[in-house]
Amino acid sequence: MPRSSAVYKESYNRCLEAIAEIGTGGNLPPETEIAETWGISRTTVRAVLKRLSKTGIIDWEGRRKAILRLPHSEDFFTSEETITTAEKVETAFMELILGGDLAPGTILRESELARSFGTSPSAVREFLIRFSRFGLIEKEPNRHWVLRGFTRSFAEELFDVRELFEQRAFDQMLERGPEDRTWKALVALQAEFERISADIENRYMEFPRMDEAFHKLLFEQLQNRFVEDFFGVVTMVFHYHYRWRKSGELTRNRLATREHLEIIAALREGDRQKARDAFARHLQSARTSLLESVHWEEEG
Amino acid sequence: MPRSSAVYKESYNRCLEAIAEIGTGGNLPPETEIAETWGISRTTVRAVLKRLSKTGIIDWEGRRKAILRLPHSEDFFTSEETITTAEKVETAFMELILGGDLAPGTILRESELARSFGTSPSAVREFLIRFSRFGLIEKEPNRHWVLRGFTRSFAEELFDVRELFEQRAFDQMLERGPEDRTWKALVALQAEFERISADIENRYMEFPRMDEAFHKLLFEQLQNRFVEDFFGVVTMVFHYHYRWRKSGELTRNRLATREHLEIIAALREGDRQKARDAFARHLQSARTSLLESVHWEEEG
DNA sequence: TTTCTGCTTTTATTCGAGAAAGGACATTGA
DNA sequence: TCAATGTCCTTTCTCGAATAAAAGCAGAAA
Repeated sequence: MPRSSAVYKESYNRCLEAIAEIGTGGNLPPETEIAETWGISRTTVRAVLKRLSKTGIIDWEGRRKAILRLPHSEDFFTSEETITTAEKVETAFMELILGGDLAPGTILRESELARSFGTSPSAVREFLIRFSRFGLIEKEPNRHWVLRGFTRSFAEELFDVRELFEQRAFDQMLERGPEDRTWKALVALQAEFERISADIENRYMEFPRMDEAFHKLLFEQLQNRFVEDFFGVVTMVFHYHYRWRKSGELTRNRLATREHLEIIAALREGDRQKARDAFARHLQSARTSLLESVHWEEEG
Repeated sequence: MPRSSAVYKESYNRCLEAIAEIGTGGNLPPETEIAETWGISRTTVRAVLKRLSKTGIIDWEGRRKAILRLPHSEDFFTSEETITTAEKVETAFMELILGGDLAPGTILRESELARSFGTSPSAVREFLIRFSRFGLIEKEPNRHWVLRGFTRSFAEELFDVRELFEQRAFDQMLERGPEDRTWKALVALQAEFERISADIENRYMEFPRMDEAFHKLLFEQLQNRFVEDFFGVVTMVFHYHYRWRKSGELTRNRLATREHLEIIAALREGDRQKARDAFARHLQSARTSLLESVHWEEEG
């Protein structure tokens, strides 16, 4: 089997949506424009148009791409069909290590994973090389991979670096004062946090997204590719954290939302010491929360 | 072509050396022991023994592995034969981007690189995925890789993070006092630095190795896998730095050697403030030195 | 019994092939 | 005249195959 034609199928779906917007009797824009809009090649656009023509949704000849009928739900490719092999491997692997309750030291075999994911060994191999960046797995050359695991030391090391970066970013922002881009951006998040806070019982699930936005701003403050890279690791881990620790979620998110609002309030008042303290408190409670979710104590 | 049998050839060479040590009339240890000593499998050991037997170097039957003659230089595999494809790709790629004087934004094609390296596209692909960790290249999905390049901003961002980590490590060490493992280890490097310093005109080439050892100790102080990972990036860059900036090398290394000795002297005296100042000065001059070696100003 | 060996099975590394997606260029038509 | 199309070639993504290397198991030797 060759590559999955996910780009083609995804583009086809998007095109169907565009057609629904334009409506019957309308005309699709030039190939070049479609390609540019979605960041794909004209080759793929033409493949999509060909199929649209064959299924009788458009009448395509030369520059004429007249819409004959609106698409119905059966015309669309399913979401399973529009994912690439690489995405499939990633999803399957994350499911495995996040839900699998695997002990640190567990041996991961490329061939075994490939069989269970229903992909080729090479696809798994490439994914593992990419994923090794996160420090959760290690390769024994000419042998297998070993899961280092989401252990206490992993969480602590992660948080130590995170704190170092964020603290530095926060201080830099405070030094630059209220005209700083990040300062303003953080303050601008107030409304969203308040909306969540006001109806926390129903909207606590919206917090993780906001938390990520808040901290992303800080990581970007330093304008450093290594810092931003590291934010990718943090994001991955917190995604896991939020996803697998459902008990007490409301309480935790309520606390964290309040902490964010306190930081923002201090910034609005222009009280730097207060802001610094509030931020330090927030990092501390985030650390505690993360460490509580660790279920493996020691490295394998 | 399958895998390169580099392990086999490398092991064969090592076995020849061991045979020369033992001498004619001696006997090689059990397969298990040989395998364990070099961290390879018994399968490979047996392949090596088979060849040793066929070339008449040993008489092998069951447990008897009697040495018949000493190996001569023609018996050894050449160093070209004992490297894996992965190593070959790595070397070739580093040569290209370090010596190639490529502008930031240069497009790197897997197939093109594969042709010029004489390996398969997959080998190149895997290497690039691994190498992308260093922040010097980026992938445009379904397209090519783009060289971000060794630019001023790359060097500055690298050094900012390095400084953050090393400064923290140094402070932690100072807090813990003269009994700290790193403190003692740094002081222990004095003799080596003095030996270089005493004959700097002839031994300045030995400095990079010592510099790396010095800073490695600091990076390890924090006992953090993310920090240690980052040290890998720093090492790679400084390897480049030392390798391609030959002019003024003596002057730079003389200065840096002196700086290291100043830090160590302050530690021996137990004067923390002096040590902190000396260390800050050293980082500053290292930064200047690195930035001077950047030949590309802007990102592409 | 405990090593160590001989043989067999499984896994990792590397390559090459085939289809999808990208890109270049000549040609068409408003 | 120039944007848009038709055509063709190149590159990437994914798989499968072949051999090196690892790993397991039964039996022989000490």
